[in-house]
Amino acid sequence: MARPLSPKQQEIRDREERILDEAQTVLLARGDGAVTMERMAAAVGVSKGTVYQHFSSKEDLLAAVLLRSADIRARLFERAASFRGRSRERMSAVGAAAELFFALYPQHEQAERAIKAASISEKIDAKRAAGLESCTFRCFGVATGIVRDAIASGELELTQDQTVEQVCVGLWNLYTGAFLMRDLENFIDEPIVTDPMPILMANAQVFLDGFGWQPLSGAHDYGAVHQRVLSEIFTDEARRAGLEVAKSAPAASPAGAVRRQHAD
Amino acid sequence: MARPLSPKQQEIRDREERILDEAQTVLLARGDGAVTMERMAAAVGVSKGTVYQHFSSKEDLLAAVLLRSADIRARLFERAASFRGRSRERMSAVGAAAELFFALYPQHEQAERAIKAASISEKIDAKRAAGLESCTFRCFGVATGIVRDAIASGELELTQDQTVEQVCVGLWNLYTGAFLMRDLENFIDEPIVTDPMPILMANAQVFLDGFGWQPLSGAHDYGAVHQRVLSEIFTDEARRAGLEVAKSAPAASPAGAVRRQHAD
DNA sequence: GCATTTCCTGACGAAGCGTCAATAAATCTC
DNA sequence: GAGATTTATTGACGCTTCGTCAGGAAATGC
Repeated sequence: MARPLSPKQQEIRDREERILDEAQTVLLARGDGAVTMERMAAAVGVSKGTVYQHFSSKEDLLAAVLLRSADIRARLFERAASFRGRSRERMSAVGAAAELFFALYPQHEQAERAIKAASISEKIDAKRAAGLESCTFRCFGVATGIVRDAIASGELELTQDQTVEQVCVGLWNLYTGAFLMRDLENFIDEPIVTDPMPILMANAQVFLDGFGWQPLSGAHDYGAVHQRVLSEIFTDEARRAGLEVAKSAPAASPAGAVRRQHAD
Repeated sequence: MARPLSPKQQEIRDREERILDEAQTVLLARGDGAVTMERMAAAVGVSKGTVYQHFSSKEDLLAAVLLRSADIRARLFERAASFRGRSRERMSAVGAAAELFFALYPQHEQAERAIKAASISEKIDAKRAAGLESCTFRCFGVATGIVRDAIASGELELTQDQTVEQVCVGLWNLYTGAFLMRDLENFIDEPIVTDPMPILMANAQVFLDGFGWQPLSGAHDYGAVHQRVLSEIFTDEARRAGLEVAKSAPAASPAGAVRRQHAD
């Protein structure tokens, strides 16, 4: 594994990362139209031809940006699932992971849209395409696993015409729909919702209530679970995302306390 | 209203429609990369410059395609809301409208993605942009109206921290997420779901159950409502969409039409 | 230190967007 | 209905970007 990796090879690797960083930044700041191969080349101090040695096309470059964040998302989901608790708490932990991802990688959806809009998937390296697919499967795998655990433990009972996948697809749709909504807001003057995330979190709980997944949200403080997940599992990410990680002290503290003390 | 409209003006109008038709077709068949101004011009037998008299940019053209279907969607929603019945049945009627739109205008999401990916909204005619916004508001207006009716009639009680908008945003997210999922399926070999629509319909009911919107889906046959809406309100559209419209004979229900006969 | 392989460059062709001066057509005016 | 005026149409042009490739530079192997 620890192959020597000559200086040159190292340089090439680093450069690829730098190209991806730059693409990600530009993508977010100025849209995918501003991500040109020339610009990327200039940004890392090489010529255009060299960029094409890393990525076979612009779509491929964007796919690589996407893959990086898709992998991170899958990891976040996997870590979330390791939360110790009841099945529905674990699913809520995945929701928290989704929230973090939503906050930390705002360019993800943008990249996805850019690729899917333009592309003919032939322009994307097969390995990368497969990697992307696999990331989605990992996310779904985490979710279906939790649902199955829930059924096994008796905390969730599906009716005859409901499936494990249905639960996951519903959550996924809610989530991607909210992701989409945030982006579209940039285009309208009077957004319908200014902050889709808290609504998404609430709606996900409503949805799970609809399946009768125990304990129902009326009987359990999933907000507190969410806070615990952020502070216990995603300490670092939550800080980076600027999300409030309330000290274990649960309710109380209206208004003022929501602002972080600048102590830490 | 019935302005004379000279032959020339009529011709120009017709041409605009024909350009939109062509753009829609090409968009769906070969992606937005294949929608070029030259091609559109050639398709209707004029030169490129003339196309630019109709649409100020390629994005503007795509926005026009989008606006056409967005308006149709808003109309479908509005018609759906006129369904006579209980509040939740009316919301289900809107769901049926969404299903129809989903089936009849598959290019809608594609166009939306293409525009939002590329654009700097400055490239779109202000009137068109406003029109698009208004279509979304009309759809939301229909939905929030029904939710308010539900609350007024006591069939829906929201908790203190739930809002009318939250319900609508949730349904909208589910819906757009499913729309998105269908498109992404084209890019992966082993789609997670092959037919997102029935799942969406089921999940929307689960979601509404989560709010406790009466009557709950376990106590009422919303599948039958759906069928009635299709046959009574959307006869024509349902036929065009190739959806099964069960004959009005309600109880008969051959095969899969109504599953939960025994339950209620 | 030379041979071989691997990497890098930037000019180039192709394609698309959007413009505009020149031209053609439609409409208006008497 | 002929000339004047307005409106519509054209297609070549400038510009940008993609992706390629022959030739030169640098790294690696021996």
